[in-house]
Amino acid sequence: MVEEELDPRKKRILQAIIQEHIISASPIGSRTLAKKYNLDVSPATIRNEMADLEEMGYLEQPHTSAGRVPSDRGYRYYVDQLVSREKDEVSGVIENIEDLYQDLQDVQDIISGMAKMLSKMTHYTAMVSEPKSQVSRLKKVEIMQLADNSLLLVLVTDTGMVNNKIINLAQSLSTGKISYLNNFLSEKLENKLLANLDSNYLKEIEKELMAKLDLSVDLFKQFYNEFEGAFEPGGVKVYLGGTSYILEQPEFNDLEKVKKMLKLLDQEEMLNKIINSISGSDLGIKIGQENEVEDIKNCSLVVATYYISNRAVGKIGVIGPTRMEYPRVISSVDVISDILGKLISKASG
Amino acid sequence: MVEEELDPRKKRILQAIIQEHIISASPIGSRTLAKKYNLDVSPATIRNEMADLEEMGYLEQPHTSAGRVPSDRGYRYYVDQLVSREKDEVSGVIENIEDLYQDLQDVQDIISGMAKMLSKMTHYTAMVSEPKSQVSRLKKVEIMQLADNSLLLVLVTDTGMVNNKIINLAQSLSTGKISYLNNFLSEKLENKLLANLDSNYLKEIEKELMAKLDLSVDLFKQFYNEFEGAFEPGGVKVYLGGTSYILEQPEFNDLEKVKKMLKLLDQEEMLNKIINSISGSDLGIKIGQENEVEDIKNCSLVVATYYISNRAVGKIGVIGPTRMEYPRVISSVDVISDILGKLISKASG
DNA sequence: TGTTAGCACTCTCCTTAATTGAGTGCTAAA
DNA sequence: TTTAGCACTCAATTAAGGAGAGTGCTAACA
Repeated sequence: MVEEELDPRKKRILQAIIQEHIISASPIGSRTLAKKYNLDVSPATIRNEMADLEEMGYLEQPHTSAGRVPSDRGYRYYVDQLVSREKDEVSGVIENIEDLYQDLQDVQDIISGMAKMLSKMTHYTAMVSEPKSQVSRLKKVEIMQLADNSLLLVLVTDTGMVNNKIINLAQSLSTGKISYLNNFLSEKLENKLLANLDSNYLKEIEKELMAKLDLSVDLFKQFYNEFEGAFEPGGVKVYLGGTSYILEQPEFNDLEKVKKMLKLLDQEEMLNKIINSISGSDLGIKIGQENEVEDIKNCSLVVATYYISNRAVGKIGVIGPTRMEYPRVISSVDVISDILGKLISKASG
Repeated sequence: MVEEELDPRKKRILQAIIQEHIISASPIGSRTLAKKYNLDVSPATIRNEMADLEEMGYLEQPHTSAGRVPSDRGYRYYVDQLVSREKDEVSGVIENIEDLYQDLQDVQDIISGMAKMLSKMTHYTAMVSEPKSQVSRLKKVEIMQLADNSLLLVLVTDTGMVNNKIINLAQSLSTGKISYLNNFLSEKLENKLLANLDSNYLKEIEKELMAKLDLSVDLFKQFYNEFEGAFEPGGVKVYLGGTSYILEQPEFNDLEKVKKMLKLLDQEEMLNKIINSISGSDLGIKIGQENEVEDIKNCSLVVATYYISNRAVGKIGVIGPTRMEYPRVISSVDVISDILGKLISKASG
């Protein structure tokens, strides 16, 4: 679908309709448009233009005698051509936010804090995915003894994610063996990219370890499972903020729709799929039908990638109705993704 | 309010009305009652009895020409006198559940798993509070070095809660000092009741430590804050399961009500207040107006206490409309609270 | 005295019809 | 190319008219 160039008046009218619709959530007629925006033409002229825009696919008419509503394509044009992507709008508050969350040390706290913040700023539901383990390095691995036959395995990545598992053993382990194990694991695992710590590598280590240390096969298998499970490649945790904001949108006046949406937001795999459906680029937008997930084909998604020491580690974004306040949302997501990266970098040293 | 003794027929009628209302969610008339339940009396008689029951406060009439609906007091009588508290109903699945969740090691996973399970069983929203720190003992405290000037503080309680904090220091700490610190903290803190590790005690330790070790005041202050913050006495985390189930209840057909409810469930302090409003006893029920929190005065709460090695450490319960399937909910909560305690006990060794 | 049949009455809910009003498309004139 | 005028359309709101479920009361009955 090639983006045609619209003549200036059509642009102005399209923009006005979208802006007005974003505010009012209802179809926009030629009269209202002529009155509220100084377009210097009569309603009749606007009607003709609107008919053209509809034919081109930028507008839709709910029924014959209603005003026009932007189509997904209309929003797309709006977002691509008519919205300036300046951070000005919200930049005033940036320093404030950064200061406010300065003392949050826990990566999880930071993430959920930013999710809440973003949802508060935009009044839509926000979602943030945890830093991906695949691009993280294992900074620290340590086992400590809790009781005779229970250990605690602690894993820390350089993105600040701390993971711990209690391991209950069938046999007990001497202090010496534990300390040997710690040294061994440190040497073998620390500072490695987690992506490289795959089954093959772990199997190798297992062999080596078995040769040197008199451990039961079971024990290592348990470790092995814990370790594999600790950072699962498929599903990263996704944090939500402001779930109840969807209820404020008139497009969710229907209980059935709300139910569907809330069910969706309850499923972590879905959230993963959704937030990762926006690939590569720093800030991506999916509008309505552009979404692959069936249940959000009447929603729009604005998602940015956030970085920790120049690695793209996670996504942060907003989901709302296609009739979304794109300019405000875009700059908010942009700004908050920056801050999120900075805060985590700072916290994880 | 003294519980009067109702004559058998009134009991039967009250029970029938409540049961029918729980199914149909609408006012129950004398005719339906006579038809569906073999009461061996005519609708007219039932009408007289219903008028009596209304006068006594067990029933209410939405409007003159409608059937009767149970009042909070009616439900209270029902729960106290007419529901047998056998675990039979669901006991069939117990072993299954226990087995199913056998391999969950993480206390958090167990808790959220049980919240989901309970909500699935009852079709209402479930809530579970984390094990209280106040009655837990600190099993393990350890500091490990992550980088030059960042440490990881790990705290483990005997209820299986693992808490970790990354601490970024202004100065760096030698390995020797860290190991000294570890020994010192182990000795001073481990196996102590967390309730006893209050500000006073921590201040004392601070003094002692300062005397022995050449550390900056700042450093200990940081520790101190982390430590105090790690287990906060006021607000324990509350896990939710099946939030979207409230949408299936006809009493939440009103969007405003749904919004209020969801906003409520978003606030952790509120959840704390709610779940802890049911005191002491093993299984407590609050019906409608009995609740203190304003926004849930049209809801009922069924909450049980769960135990880890005979200490009451947390609560698990269900929130739904006053028109709740009490018998099923009561036994479900009962059973799941048992299992929850067992699973955590097992996992935390 | 408790139970029941009969009946008038009440109130909600649903359906149908009428009205309103915003908005369009078309035509013809400027 | 733009605009005024006008007939037409369709959703949304309001009004009115049953239909139905249920009650309370009265009077008869066992």
